[in-house]
Amino acid sequence: MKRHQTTIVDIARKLNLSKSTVSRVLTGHPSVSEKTRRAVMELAEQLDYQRNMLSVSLLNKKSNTIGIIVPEFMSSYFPQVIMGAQEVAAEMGYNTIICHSNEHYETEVANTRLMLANQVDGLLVSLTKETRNFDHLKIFERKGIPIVFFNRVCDEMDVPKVVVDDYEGAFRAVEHLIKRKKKRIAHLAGPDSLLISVKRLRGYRDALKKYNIPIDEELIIPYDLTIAKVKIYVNHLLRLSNPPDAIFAINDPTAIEALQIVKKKGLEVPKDIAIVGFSNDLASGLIDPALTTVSQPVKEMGQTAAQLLIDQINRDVSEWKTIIRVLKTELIVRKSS
Amino acid sequence: MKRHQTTIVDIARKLNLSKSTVSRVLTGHPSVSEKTRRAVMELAEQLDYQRNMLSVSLLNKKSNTIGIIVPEFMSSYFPQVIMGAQEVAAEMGYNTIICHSNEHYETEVANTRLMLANQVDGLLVSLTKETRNFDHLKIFERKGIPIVFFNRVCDEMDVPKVVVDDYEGAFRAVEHLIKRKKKRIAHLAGPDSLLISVKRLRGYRDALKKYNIPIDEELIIPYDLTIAKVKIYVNHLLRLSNPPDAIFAINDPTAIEALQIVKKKGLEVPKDIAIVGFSNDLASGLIDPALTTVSQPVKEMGQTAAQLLIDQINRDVSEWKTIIRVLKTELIVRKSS
DNA sequence: CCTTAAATTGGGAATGTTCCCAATAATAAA
DNA sequence: TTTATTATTGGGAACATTCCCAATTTAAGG
Repeated sequence: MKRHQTTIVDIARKLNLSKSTVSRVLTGHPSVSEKTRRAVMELAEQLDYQRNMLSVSLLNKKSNTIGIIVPEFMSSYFPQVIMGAQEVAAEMGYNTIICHSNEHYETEVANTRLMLANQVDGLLVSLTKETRNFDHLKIFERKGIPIVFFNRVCDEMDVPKVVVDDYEGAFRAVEHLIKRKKKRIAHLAGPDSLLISVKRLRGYRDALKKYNIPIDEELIIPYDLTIAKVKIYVNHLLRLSNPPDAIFAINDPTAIEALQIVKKKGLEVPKDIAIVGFSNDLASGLIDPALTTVSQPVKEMGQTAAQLLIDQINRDVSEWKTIIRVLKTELIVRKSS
Repeated sequence: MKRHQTTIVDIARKLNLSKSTVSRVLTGHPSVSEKTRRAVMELAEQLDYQRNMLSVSLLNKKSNTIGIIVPEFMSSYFPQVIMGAQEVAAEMGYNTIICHSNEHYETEVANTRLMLANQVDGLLVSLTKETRNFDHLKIFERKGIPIVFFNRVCDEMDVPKVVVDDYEGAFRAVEHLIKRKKKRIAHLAGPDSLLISVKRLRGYRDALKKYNIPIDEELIIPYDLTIAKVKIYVNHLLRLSNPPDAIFAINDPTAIEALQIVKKKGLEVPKDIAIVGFSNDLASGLIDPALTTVSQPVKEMGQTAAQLLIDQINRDVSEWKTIIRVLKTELIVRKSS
């Protein structure tokens, strides 16, 4: 009726051929005469023929599509990872369906449903801060659809993961602050549901330990990454009887927010209080003073993740690997410390 | 074989039912006995049954998927638009396939092919700066697949468009600079292939005209939005015998880059040279001095575009509208002017 | 207990492709 | 010219689902 797309049968009918022959031409099969080949090609072009991938996917039981689920979309971090992943995926002939969970567990579950329904051949996931139950992801394992985690990974599933060395990054960041003669270094930490929080916290603790600086639990504040709450915690820290002279933040948005607040209070950065972030977001080089931060190879993370995923897809379930790829971080020292 | 997903037939066989009955249960059709309904539901749950949307889409000739093509993914602008669009789309039961063209015409064409092959029900597009030929998009019109443009729109196609009032935004921005006693206002303009460039330039010109400030063509520099080139142009402007005392930039990334360069030269912003951007990117409030800019309702743009698109999808081709929705901008005055 | 109506179930076509196997047409050899 | 061989083409199943129509079962009414 009205919205009829040209199909292989339309072409076949107009040329008095069978759909088999037309299909052969369009898929580049050799055993077809030059004359009919040309005729089919011409008509296909003329009718704007486009292969219907839905039917191809249905037939092959392979959609050539991978899903990507990320927790948020605001900072420059995940868009960059996605770009990296899409680059590799496209090169290998895969489409991508992208969903963001808005940091909500429920949304994440809904997203995985969508991915299943759309028959993705594999899934790239970075978890929500709320996610503590992984049943919705284990379904993929059971169904033989490979998963690869990146950045926010799941500890209790044996699948490939791509992370940066959060421990070492945090360790170096704090060490750097210590070398800048900071004695009371606070840590605005992430929720302990996230492995990255735990690892960065561990790096923080170990750096202090190494330099024999007493760990003051009062200076460690885990929070749920809701940016608006940073103000409360920074104010709290500054009002302590023995306030910190440095803040190591779990990520750049947190660090940037903290920096703004500290500046507004009239404190001087880094003299009165130094600030260090994590991730090297686009904005961190622009603010004043520029933010010292631990940079991650963001695009590379996406590329590696996609690469690992496609490797799994092309492998038999019985040969699935569980590599954990740890990428290097780099401390970028700027004015804020 | 190995990667077999549970189908409706599997369930039917195990329960000695026909696939019709199972389908009825799963789609919530009323005429089925409570007993079998429960049995089917239970088994479906137990086997992690997931409806195969590929086959449903194929049968209905409707994929419930819309495509989104954006030119880039780096600034916070497009991710935010996408979030807005996805929000509305998800609510109306549509999935999204996102592609970015990397500002390359060729990639944009490839992306449209992908969208066609995947049978999207509609397409949301923001053009590449290179795109001057629209054949790849006109195919959609011919095939009865609605398109909606946003931000970077196409003048020669009669389809719905969502834009902001670029003319007025630019006009107000320049007027603001004039009221700040700036006499020689430069404009780092975009390529004239983009309508937004043309309209913003027109706003710039008209504002100057209104206040009887002579237009110096030397101060108008159209460029291709390659951020690295900003340095060349700013240096050029500053070396003029009669250099500008203000710069109105086509967008925020450009303005931010210009600001950094000007600051590095030791000039004072806004005293020596004021700077105004366009779009209110995330970073613009963070830099020092904070950037005066024209803010756009970014998320709303995505929402509106998705809304218009889905309206078109649900309409007969003969009743397609060609509304142009113009959203309001707002001048946000900060320290840089 | 039989008839009739209603409730529940099954059969099969259709969606657009691909691919195997069989059938036909064209060419070469005898 | 006939047969053998090869080059080209056609037929039909399969993929997972929905939906119409027909068949069967169950319940209700006499």
